[in-house]
Amino acid sequence: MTSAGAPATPILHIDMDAFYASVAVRERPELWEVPVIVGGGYRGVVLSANYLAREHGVRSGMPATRARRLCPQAVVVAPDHELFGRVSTAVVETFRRVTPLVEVVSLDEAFLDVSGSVRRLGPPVEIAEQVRATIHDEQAITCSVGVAATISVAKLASKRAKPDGVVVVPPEEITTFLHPLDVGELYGVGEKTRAMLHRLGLVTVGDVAHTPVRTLQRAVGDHLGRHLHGLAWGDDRREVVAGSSGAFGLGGAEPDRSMGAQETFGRDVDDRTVVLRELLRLTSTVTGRMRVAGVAGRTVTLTVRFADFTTITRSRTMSEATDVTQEVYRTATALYDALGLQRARLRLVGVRVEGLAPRESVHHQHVLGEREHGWSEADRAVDRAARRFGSAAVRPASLLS
DNA sequence: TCTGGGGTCCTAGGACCC
DNA sequence: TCTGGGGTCCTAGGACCC
Repeated sequence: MTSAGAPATPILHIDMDAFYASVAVRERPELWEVPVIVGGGYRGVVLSANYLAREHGVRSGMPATRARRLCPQAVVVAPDHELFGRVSTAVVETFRRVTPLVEVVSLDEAFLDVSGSVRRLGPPVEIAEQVRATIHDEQAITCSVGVAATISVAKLASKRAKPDGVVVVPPEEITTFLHPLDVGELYGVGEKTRAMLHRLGLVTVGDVAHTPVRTLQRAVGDHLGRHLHGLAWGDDRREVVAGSSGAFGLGGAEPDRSMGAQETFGRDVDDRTVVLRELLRLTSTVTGRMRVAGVAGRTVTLTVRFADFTTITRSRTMSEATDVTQEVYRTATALYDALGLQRARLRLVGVRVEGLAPRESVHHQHVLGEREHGWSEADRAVDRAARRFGSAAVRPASLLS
């Protein structure tokens, strides 16, 4: 690489190693050489497991019951999201000292475009090692870094680098790197799509690369077919966008399109009163967050998961966007009652508001606005009290037990 | 004691409009 | 009077990611 030109591999994907578990162990040094599982409470799943637990087959996302069967000697730690958030913020600050072009994917993962940093800090691989050393010194946790010309290859490279390493994929080695991988490694290929592709005899990324786009599209849909064929050849033009990206990584630093909350009951519920109380609690959580963000939304979606895990959604779009708890709750209740459930056992309910837009951009009809004015004022009074005394201090009467 | 919670995007059908 | 084509919105479900 010349000092004047842009680096051939300017993108870093930095991924904390077993982030929650590493932070938990850091806080409790006696767990250093013990299998550790974070999360996994009642009816829960594993949020993170350290490498000693992974040796027994424990994986994040796995039902807690299964994890405990696989590794009964593991210590299970409750997650401390506030702590994880603080560590994450500190780590991201370290990234931003390298470059302003930091795209935060989640608490434990980010992309950095270091094109503009090589003159000051050296080639990308050296920047990667500097960042790793800094995080290790300051936070006492390790991370892995993938270095490549594109986002998708950098991400795959960081996975290969785990734990506690760096992998660089130069441009001329991209297909050599990609083609032996299982198709399931590609971004956007989950369990279902992987099984579908395997049934067609497409096992490796190379197989996908050498399949006509039309064939892929018939198998997995127009969009995904085209997307996968591109990725299989390392074709990924997405740039690092400063800010936080959504889970799918396409939005980049854009405001939320929806906000929601859901809850799995401790025990399955068939009592309408209990369900409605939970819907009110979830709704006030969501609308409270909406008001903090200064957004309102038009579509309310109710999610219901039955005891057998089948899940349905029902949605209704209102003529006016709202952030008013009572309006969203009324809509959610109507959707629930329209299901006509008779003693069906529910495992989970959820409420989501979609079609969010900045509140000030939302047109208000005066007649409707006046009718709802009282509720809106009530919400704002609740918000003020919650800020002053904590959210537990103010809640609807029906949530008082 | 099987399977969390926060999201995004895609697909597909029907309604509706031009 | 046998019937097009495109665009947008709404709804429901599904897949995926962290």
